[in-house]
Amino acid sequence: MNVRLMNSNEKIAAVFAATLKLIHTNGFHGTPMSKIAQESDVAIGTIYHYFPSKDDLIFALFKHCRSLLNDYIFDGIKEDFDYKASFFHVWRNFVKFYLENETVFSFFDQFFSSPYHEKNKAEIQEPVGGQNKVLDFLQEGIDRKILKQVNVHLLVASYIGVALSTVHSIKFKDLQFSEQNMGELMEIIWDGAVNRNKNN
Amino acid sequence: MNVRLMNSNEKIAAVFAATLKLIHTNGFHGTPMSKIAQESDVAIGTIYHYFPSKDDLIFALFKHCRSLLNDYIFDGIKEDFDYKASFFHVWRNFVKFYLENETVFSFFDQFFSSPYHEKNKAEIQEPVGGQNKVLDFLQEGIDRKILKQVNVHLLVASYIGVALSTVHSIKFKDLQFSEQNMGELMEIIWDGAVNRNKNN
DNA sequence: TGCAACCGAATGAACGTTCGATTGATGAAT
DNA sequence: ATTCATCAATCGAACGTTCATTCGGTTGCA
Repeated sequence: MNVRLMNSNEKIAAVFAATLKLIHTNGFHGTPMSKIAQESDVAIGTIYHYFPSKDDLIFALFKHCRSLLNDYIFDGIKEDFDYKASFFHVWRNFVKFYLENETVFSFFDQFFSSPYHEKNKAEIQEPVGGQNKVLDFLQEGIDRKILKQVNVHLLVASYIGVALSTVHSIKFKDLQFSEQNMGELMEIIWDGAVNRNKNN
Repeated sequence: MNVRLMNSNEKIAAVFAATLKLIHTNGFHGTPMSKIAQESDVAIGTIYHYFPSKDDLIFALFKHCRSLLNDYIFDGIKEDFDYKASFFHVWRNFVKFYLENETVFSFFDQFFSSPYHEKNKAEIQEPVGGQNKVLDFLQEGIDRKILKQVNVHLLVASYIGVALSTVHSIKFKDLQFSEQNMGELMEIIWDGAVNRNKNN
């Protein structure tokens, strides 16, 4: 009937976009396949052609968003950055990514807090989006004696934890994304993470 | 028919307990009223006698858990604690509470990441369970020049954010709840929060 | 006797998924 | 160059299930 307006990739992209949008506004709950089909202009049957089940769709969407995040946060690091500059750069990108992609933030937030996530844990491998590269990066800081000589997971928890709660605070209007606030937050994290027995 | 085995309070408590347990294992999704009735041994009709809708039940449960948390984290502060000792004590209690009440942690996690939370934001007032008292406590540290002279919300984000991601890491086996780890985490947070222009 | 507490089968809406039919691109056969 | 066969891509009405909620009736205290 219709001239084909989208190719397969565009259809999948439309489904992803619609799912993110709906989950952001209505939650995991209020996002039935029927509404995804409606919002994306892709027939239900077609969605099931690409994704065997709703769970498969959610899972594929998760992987898609994770690679978006991974690509984003380590982008733009200059060769001449010292460790501290990179430390700031990555953290800032992390916050920026979530602020620029609110729907992805909502999705991750709900995905990781649902028992869903635990069931597919084996397949996910990376605990939280982008954390493995972050983990390696922080481990490097430990090895170079720049950061505190502790279990790297303690530093990951601080680094990521503050970023996530910062995004939450901004989202819920307790905080503004301003240069001053970000600068002060970076100081808080850096002062906490840095090895105080060394000069830096 | 049955001799009454529970009074009203016990029934409500049983419903709360069942709901927490089910949400913890099956998520918001897989927790229908029918299963709550089954698990709690309270008839569906009776649940609806006390809570007009499922949303009302969830909301009441949230308020209940929030006051549990509030009562817990500031408990046991001795008069002779200095600010730093209290800072550690409250943070530690925060983590301990969530570790001892895994179902509550799961519930809060899902509650706050669902758009549910946003819809009832006005009624909730306190942004995250127990944060207002935490906020006041951190503000006190700022006023006394012990903590960095910044917007208190930056410190709240750090304090709470690290605690939450720590619990997550422990829950997902990346981290152990050991004295050493908690001590090192406290050092990270304290070094980050403290006013470096003063002695402490 | 009155009324709140209690019960669970019944209801209707909403959901995930299926399936038989249709379309359009590709390439082999004529 | 045209026909035809094939098959992946597409579609959405229909199906069976599950859910939140209702309601008419029962129980037991005051």
